Amino acid sequence: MPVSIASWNINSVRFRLDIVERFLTEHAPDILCLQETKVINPDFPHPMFERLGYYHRLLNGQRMHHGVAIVSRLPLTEDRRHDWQDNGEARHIGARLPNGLLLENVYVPAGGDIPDPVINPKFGQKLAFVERMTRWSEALREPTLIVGDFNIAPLECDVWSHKALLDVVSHTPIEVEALSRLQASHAWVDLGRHFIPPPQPLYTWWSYRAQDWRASNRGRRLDHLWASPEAARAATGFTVLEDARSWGKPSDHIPQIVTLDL
DNA sequence: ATGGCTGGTAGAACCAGA
Repeated sequence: MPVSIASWNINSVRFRLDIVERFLTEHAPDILCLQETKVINPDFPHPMFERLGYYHRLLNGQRMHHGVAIVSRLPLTEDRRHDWQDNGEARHIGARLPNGLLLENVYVPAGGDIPDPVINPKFGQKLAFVERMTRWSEALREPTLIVGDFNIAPLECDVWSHKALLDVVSHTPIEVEALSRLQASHAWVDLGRHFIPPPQPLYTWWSYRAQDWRASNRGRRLDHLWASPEAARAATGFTVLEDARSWGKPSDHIPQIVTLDL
């Protein structure tokens, strides 16, 4: 049975409810994983999701910042949360799908401005977060999908300029190496690059600061959908919805969808 | 020309994002 799973850093689910509805109406994924919902659980905007048939929702929100959610047309079990930063922030929620597949939705910390854990503790927390994910990933024994905003663009063709971004948090060698250890720890398949291989440029985030994001095209691929090897063999399609960057009141990230025949 | 913008929250010459 085919299942489609989307991931989107929405930068406030309440402020962008209209474009979430547009996305669900036009693309109808079975499951949508949201990051940066920026809402406490009691204030989550349930009615629109209910109206569109996304009856199953798992929330891990907090005041002001961060926050993740999984909304689904398929039943979800095993509401699980990891605190991979060990500081109480709402950055993960996991579920099991009816076919047994595990789905992990993660929002890796951005890491601040300076790529030095001594001067900038946020950068150290980001690296520690990815290291804790790696310990979890090593022990994992079930087919799993891990999706979300990883806040790391690993490949040269994942950024508009490899040279210009080498010292910019999100593309520094120390982060890329940490992410590559995570990937190796479970032989994760990077589905974006499985379907759109290097050296083709592929971005999922463009800054709000450019006056014309498409013309300047200074993007980065910060958002990822990874599958464990057995789940990756079931992947049949992948969509990167660039146009959503131009929708009304856009997020600075765009949604991606993977289809699996499980 | 990578910080020029953005949302949430307070009521800031704020914080965080990346």
